[in-house]
Amino acid sequence: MRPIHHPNCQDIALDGVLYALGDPVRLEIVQRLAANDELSCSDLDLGVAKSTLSHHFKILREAGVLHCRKQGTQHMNSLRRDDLDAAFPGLLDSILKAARAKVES
Amino acid sequence: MRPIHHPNCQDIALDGVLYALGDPVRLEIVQRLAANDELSCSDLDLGVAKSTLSHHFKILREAGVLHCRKQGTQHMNSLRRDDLDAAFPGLLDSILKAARAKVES
DNA sequence: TTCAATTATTCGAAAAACTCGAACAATTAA
DNA sequence: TTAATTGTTCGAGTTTTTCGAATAATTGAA
Repeated sequence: MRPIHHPNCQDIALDGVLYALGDPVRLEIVQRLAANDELSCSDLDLGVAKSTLSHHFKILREAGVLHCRKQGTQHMNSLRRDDLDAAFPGLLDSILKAARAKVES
Repeated sequence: MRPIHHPNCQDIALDGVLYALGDPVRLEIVQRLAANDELSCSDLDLGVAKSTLSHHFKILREAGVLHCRKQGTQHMNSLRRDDLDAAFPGLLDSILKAARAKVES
């Protein structure tokens, strides 16, 4: 199996992050990661095919939004909070806050 | 000519805003609007066909990111700062700040 | 008024991206 | 070794993006 690619901190692009988050399924994934530290694909049931979910994780990973580590047959995903905060201070928080606000309204 | 549609404040969706901003051309448009109050399509030369630029403005407008008013043959576009701030406090500022930071680095 | 110039949208086709189910690969446990 | 679990990859169909050409709306000049 080919190694999993993650961009370096300095290669995280704003375009890519916003693009990655500009999809309802991926935004939901990020919200759940914000509340759960680590999640595998199988922890999520978002109403899309597993191949599609795999694609969404790939987009998020390659944008630098999340980190993936293999543990047995599972792929454990976590938010790259520190890296995102370093690259774009306050951005992730304001997005998560906005996402929470919408749910409440 | 059919009237130009703008979503109401309460219909501005986070998904849609992030999707709209998750494109390099559209992000550039928003950055320029942040610095210029009002701009028409012809004020911008972003290296894409004018029909494509028109499409990008439509995406931004329908996401609630900008407002468009007709003035003669021109369409003057402006950021919906107040509406965005009301819907998602701090979001636009953190995105604009992140965009500026990237340029400087 | 009529004609041309300006500005932007719409249309149709080609290219790119997304989604799905099926097939495949990697790991673990029996 | 075999089966079960977890994800990725592949191929096809659908949707979105992009472009140039054609169209529409407005203004100004003749």
